[in-house]
Amino acid sequence: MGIKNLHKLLRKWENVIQERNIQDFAGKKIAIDISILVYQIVIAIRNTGTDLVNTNGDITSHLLGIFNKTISMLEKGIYPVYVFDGKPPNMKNSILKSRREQRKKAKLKMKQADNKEDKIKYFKRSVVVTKKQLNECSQLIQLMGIPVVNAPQEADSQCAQLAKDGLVYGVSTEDMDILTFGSPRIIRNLSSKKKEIIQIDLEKILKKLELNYLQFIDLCILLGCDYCTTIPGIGMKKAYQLIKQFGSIETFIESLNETDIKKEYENLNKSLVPENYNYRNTSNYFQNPIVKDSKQINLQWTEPDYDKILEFMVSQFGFNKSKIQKGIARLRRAYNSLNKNNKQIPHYIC
DNA sequence: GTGGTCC
DNA sequence: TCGTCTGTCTCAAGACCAC
DNA sequence: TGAGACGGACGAA
Repeated sequence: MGIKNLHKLLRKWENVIQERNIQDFAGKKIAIDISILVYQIVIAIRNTGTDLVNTNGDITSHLLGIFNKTISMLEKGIYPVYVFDGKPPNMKNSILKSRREQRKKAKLKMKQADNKEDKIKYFKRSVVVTKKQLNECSQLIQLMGIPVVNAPQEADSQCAQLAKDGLVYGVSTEDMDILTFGSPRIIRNLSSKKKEIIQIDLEKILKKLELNYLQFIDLCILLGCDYCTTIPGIGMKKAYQLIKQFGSIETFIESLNETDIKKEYENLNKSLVPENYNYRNTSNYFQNPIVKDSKQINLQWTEPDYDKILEFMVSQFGFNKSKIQKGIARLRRAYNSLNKNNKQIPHYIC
């Protein structure tokens, strides 16, 4: 879900949101939240109204998608790192619960739908990516020689940590809260063919908006994030204005005790701070999420195990042999080309 | 370039 | 009237290949 | 699921 309206707010400053070409990322290491990617792939394939299913009745859409996508990234010279979710933090419980309910509703509506269009619409909304499917993706990715990081909690914050510690150049995601977690860089629409690729640097945001990192976190909390409720009557304009005026949510709320300011803001917009407004915990979570220490992580891109990929995809999951062989040939070329370039630049910058 | 197909 | 917030609606979300 | 477009609501100037 990310940060509400952050993208919209940032558009008001020039050069904060930068347009990029895919070639700009050649030779760069990019962290990717796998679950978002898999969701996108499975939903897109559901356009036709069905999943890809093998003779055992197992869904295989995710594997085909990850296989193709990984090859195409390597062909473009990108070194992907796939990050898997662990156990979600308690702070996210309410959001996860509402998502589950939404899916349940969608499933029901799908059954009740009386035309094909509605059926597909709700079919897509009721997508669930299972642990088993993610494990299968992990196996395939590792056979392809791509590093995998298993986050203790959220993949988001783990991706941000990898970027913060310089293990990757940036994070490819649509989720703006990667910046709130302190990633120096977000790359949006990296694998989109229709939308422009954009890059947003945290440092540029702080400089242009004249905020420090803690103030930026407070701004994101005011705008609205996954972990905290919002204050009614405060949208993107007032959120930025308040942080500039008071410096922090803390100071703003304390100032509300001073009668003149309290009066001013109550008269202005009737905004009242919610009773259980846990902005402190939220800020703390953005600053110190539970992540794996980068010192324990050794990212290595190794030669794919071509035979095992063939065995995995064809024998185990029933994919068409010649199609997979074609993919493997592309993979081999991409790997060799990356390997060659990599040798020329022994200490290339991530 | 587009629509059908991938399993 | 203007600015701002908010709710509602809509759309599209992969990759390859044959034609 | 999200993000953009759009119109309505509401207070300020």
